[in-house]
Amino acid sequence: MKFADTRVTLSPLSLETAPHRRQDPGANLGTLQHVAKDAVLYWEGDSGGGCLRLHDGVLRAVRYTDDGARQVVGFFWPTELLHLGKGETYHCTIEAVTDCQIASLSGDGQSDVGLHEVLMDKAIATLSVVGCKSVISRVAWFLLELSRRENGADGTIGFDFPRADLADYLGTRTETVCRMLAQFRERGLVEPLEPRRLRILDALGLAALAHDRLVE
Amino acid sequence: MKFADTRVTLSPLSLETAPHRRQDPGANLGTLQHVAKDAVLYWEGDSGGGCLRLHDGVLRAVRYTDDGARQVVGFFWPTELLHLGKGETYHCTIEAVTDCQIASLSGDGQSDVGLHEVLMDKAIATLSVVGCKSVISRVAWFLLELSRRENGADGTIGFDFPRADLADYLGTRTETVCRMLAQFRERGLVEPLEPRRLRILDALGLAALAHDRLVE
DNA sequence: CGTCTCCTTGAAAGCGTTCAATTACAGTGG
DNA sequence: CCACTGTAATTGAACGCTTTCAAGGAGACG
Repeated sequence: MKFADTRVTLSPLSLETAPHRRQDPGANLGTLQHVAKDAVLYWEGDSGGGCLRLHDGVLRAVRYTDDGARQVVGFFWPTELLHLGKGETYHCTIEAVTDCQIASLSGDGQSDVGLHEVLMDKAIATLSVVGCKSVISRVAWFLLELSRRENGADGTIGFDFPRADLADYLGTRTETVCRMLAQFRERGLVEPLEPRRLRILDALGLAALAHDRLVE
Repeated sequence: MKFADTRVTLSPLSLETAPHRRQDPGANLGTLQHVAKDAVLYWEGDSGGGCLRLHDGVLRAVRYTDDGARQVVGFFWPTELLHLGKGETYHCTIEAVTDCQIASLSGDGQSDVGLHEVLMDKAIATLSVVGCKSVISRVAWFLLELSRRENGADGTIGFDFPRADLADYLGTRTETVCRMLAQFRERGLVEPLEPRRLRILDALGLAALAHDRLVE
């Protein structure tokens, strides 16, 4: 029971399932490490540095407000880097959405794009979505985001995280996400396969919705 | 008429009122420059670098979406620095909300916090606000933000920008901002002085509202 | 004094939330 | 193998907030 109520601060339990917590990343160069679902890699306020490379799984960058609300700032997908200079501090908590495989890279990687820049981009992208009006356009936008990431697959897209993550990310509630997905299904835009997997049937229709140009 | 419709891309006119546009900041070390209201300092995609210091006025960092919507990512207040390394690119358009006095600092200022980090912080802060539910709590939060910035004054706070900026920043509409301010007045939380200046009478009451703990 | 912009207020409609109940599914132990 | 249990996902119905469209005021400036 990691997230009894997703709008409540993280339970202490998750601490014990966080193998990376306060370890020296330099100690294990290049070796793949397994990080359990819901584990915390870094807490907001932790200091760097080092460079992690996400091989498999999904991470989320989140910010908890004092009154327990959670805001998902963005997700990290396989092949993405988390590179923070020594002495710099994390401005978000980094958690594993799913079980992950992560490598600690050795070189300080001066050539890499820094985590600050990456996070800023993700935050602004999220902001542009959450800032726009209708929830339906946000969900449509997110499905298209996912589909761009799953190119080469069998045309289906899978999201390995619960509806609550999606809701916190898009600034809405789980029930509303369900309703939007159901609406897409009724309109013939998507074909649900499993609860966390679907096939996009009409990408253009979704794109139209994503831009708030409602198509009746 | 710079912003006939605030949800439309910037008119070309603003280009001509942007003295800093594509200038070499190193050319004028430390000298104060005047930047006109609604001028654009940098466009999204421009490359740095240099370091600006805002002496007077307010700047906004904005992102325009392809369908003309605008998202205000954050504001810059006097004494804040905009420092971007050479070769790095701006991820937001930086515009003057009011007439501004700005200095171009010489040293590359390695000790300064980079613009990426500053913008990330602002973006996440904005996201945390826009991501939470009620508009009334966002407006309350923003007034408290402003009041923390105007310490030492006569207890009044002024915002030199139109309601439209506030609305785009908080993810709502100008009419709603008006209604929220009117509500604050009716509840005795604030005392309006001018359209863009007011006095906070009950900071604790505002804080309660900002946390969505409604007080009847 | 007209015009323009900004701000304010009204009324109605729409959309998303909220609360509640139901279903589905995986894990566990009998 | 099957109930039991807890979590995740879905659907329904009513409420309430915010938007939308519209009109009216308040200054600034020519």
